[in-house]
Amino acid sequence: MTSHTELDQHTFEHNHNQCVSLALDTAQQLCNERGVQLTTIRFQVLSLIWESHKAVKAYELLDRLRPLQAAAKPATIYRALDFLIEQGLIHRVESLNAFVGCRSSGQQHEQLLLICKLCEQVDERAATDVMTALLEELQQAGFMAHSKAIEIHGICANCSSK
Amino acid sequence: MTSHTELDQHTFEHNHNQCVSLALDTAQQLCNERGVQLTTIRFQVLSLIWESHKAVKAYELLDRLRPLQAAAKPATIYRALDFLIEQGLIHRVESLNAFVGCRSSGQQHEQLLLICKLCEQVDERAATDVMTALLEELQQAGFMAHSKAIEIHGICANCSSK
DNA sequence: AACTAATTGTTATATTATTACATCAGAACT
DNA sequence: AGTTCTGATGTAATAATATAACAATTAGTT
Ligand SMILES: [Zn+2]
Ligand SMILES: [Zn+2]
Ligand SMILES: [Zn+2]
Ligand SMILES: [Zn+2]
Repeated sequence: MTSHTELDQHTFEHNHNQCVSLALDTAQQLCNERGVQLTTIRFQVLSLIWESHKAVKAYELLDRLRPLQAAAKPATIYRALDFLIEQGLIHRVESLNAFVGCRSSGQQHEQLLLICKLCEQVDERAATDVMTALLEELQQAGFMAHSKAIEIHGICANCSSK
Repeated sequence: MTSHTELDQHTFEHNHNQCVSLALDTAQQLCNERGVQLTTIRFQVLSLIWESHKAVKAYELLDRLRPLQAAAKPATIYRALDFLIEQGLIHRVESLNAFVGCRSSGQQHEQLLLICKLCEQVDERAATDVMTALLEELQQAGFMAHSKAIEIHGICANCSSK
C-alpha cells in the first residue's frame, strides 16, 4: 500500500530515492570537506526533511524524530536545524515557519522558492534572470544584501493541470 | 530631547509627518471607498505602526496600544493586523514576524522589501524589472502565483555610508 | 423597535522558539 | 593513563508568537 507521502512525491514524476541519495551523499561530503560533524541526530533530521519536497514544521520533525531518539526535545530539533541551515543543506521557509531540503547545496545559489498551496511542495529554482534584476535593483538602492529570499505562494503546474 | 525613534526616522532625511499623514489619509479614504470600517482600534494600530519605518512586532504593538485601549489583548492586535493586511495598508514581514506600513497602499503593487539589519528600517520598492523577470520565471514554471514576497536582509545605503 | 452583521471583550490554549545549565564523548596534550 | 578542551547532546523551564471559541456590544438595516 502506497502512503500519502509517497503519492505526493510522485506528483513531481521523478525518482525521489535519487533526490534523497543525492542530498544525503552531498551533505556527508560537504561536512567532511568542511570538517564539521554530520552527527547521527543531524543526519536523521536531514533524512526526515527529505522524506518529501514539502516544507516540514519543527515540531512535526520532533514527533517524527522521537521514535529514533527517545530523548528528543525542542532544542534537539532546533539545534539540528540551525546546523543544517548554516551548512546550506536546508532552507527555512519564512512564510511557513517550516523547513525544506536544499536541492543545490554546495553550489552558490540564491533561492526562489515556489510554494504550492495545494500539494504543499516547495520547488527551488535558480531563476538567474530574476536574481540578475534583483542585483541591479539592490545596486541602485545602495543596499548591501546578506540574504535574499523570494517566496512565492500559489498553485504549482502539476496541481493546476488537474 | 530627541528620542531614538525620531532620530532613526531622520536617517531617511525626509519629513516623516508627511509619510504619516499621507498613509493615514489614504487609509481612511480607501476604507471609505470600500465600505469597510477603519475603527478607532484599527486606526490606532495603523498609527502606531507608522510611528517609524521599522517593522514592529505584534506584542510590541500590544504594549503600545494598551495605554490607549486598556482592554487590549493579543486578539485585539491580531484582528487589527489582519484587517490592515487585507486592506493592503500594511505588510507582514515574514522573516521578522513583524509588520510595517505600506507606502503604496491603494496602488496595485508587488513588494520588494529591503530590511536593514542596523537601523531596522524597511524600504519598500516597486522594482519593476525584478517583478517582470519574476513573472517570466513563474510563467515558465507554470506556477500561478497568489502572493509574491521578496525580503532582502542587509545594510541600507544610509547605514553603510556611516 | 427589531433584526442582522460586524466588531470587540474575554479567556484559554496552541504553536513556535530560545535560554541556561548539566552531562557526555571525543580529540589533543602532558 | 590522566587532564583538559571542545563540540554535541540532555534536560527543564520559559519566552515569543498566534489562534480558537464564545459572549457582549455596536453599527447598519428594515
Ligand atoms: Zn524528490
Ligand atoms: Zn502543487
Ligand atoms: Zn517616513
Ligand atoms: Zn540602515
